[in-house]
Amino acid sequence: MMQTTPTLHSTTHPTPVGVLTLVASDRGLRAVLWPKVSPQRAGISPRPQRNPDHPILRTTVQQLTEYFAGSRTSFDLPLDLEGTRFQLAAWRSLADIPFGATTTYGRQAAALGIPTAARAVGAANGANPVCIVLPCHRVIGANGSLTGFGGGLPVKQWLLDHEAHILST
Amino acid sequence: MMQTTPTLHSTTHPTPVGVLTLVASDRGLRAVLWPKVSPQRAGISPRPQRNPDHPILRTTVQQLTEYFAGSRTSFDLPLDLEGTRFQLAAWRSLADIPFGATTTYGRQAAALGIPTAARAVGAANGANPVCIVLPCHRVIGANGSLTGFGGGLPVKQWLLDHEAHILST
DNA sequence: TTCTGGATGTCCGATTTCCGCTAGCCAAAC
DNA sequence: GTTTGGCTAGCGGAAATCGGACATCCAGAA
Repeated sequence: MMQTTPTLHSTTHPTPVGVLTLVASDRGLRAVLWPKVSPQRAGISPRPQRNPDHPILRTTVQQLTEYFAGSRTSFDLPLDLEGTRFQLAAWRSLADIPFGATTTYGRQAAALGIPTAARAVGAANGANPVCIVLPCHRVIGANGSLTGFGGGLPVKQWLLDHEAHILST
Repeated sequence: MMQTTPTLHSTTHPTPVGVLTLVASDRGLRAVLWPKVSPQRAGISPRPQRNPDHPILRTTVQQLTEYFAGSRTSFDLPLDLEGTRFQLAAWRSLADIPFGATTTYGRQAAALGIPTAARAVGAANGANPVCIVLPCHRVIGANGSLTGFGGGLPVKQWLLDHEAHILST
């Protein structure tokens, strides 16, 4: 069976946590990448064409702007993710964590029905291609430590502080 | 254990069957290669330095000239061959085939003490790095066909005709 | 308190294994 | 007459396997 390789579009978007790279196919958002992470290094192929006017990218930029301004607490975007069944399930479950809340890798694993797979969930979250939109920053260690984050632990702390601050106003 | 990598010397020599490439270490002749066979492709390393004046190469050129002129029927050269025990045994046994005579892969295998290894002998002869000097062209199929030759079957035929013609004069 | 081990999914690299190919030959089956 | 299979040593590539390392967690032992 032929594998279709759709055209990919990309743009960049400045935020308080750095300049993010956004990638989308015509089916949905493919990636939101941290600064210094190239699409190639994130396993994105084929090479995206710069196209800031693509409707999905425009909508994504709009919603990210609102998120950082504090006027949006959840995203509503079509996603086009590629991963194993386990990864897709883990990523989907991230959307269930409410704005401003946190959970642990173990509880996320339990929510997937595999309570012992906390470590595997950590690895899957580390491979999350759509940061912020799928809020892997809301997953922390069972003892309250931040443990790890693709964008760097200070950014993880900043995002949690931001969400807490918005809720308190 | 350290593996010594001696300096290698090379030159080329025109003959009725094409321009041969000769390679030698200070210990002996390493290779006599057919036209269009690079030392690298023959597994020769390190890369040889062109040095036509090296004593072993000068002697080799001299004896090859005499061979093609018909005044020499056996070679007397120091060899420095690299191969498996089986290959070295197979190559050594080639020197026992008299000028102008032929044998078969099966008989060569029997001479090595492994009568069933005819096919393996064919593979070893195909890897013979010192053509003409070690006369793998004198080994033919049990049914009289030439079967194969690194320098091409016409060259194999030419060498056998040449040796037969010299003997008949 | 501190450390160890076991379970989980994925990826990556290293290692191992296996298969097919050679410049063959012969006997047995069809 | 033709085809098939088994044997041989070596090489190369494919495939399978294995061991770690991770964005973890918890129980149990020292």
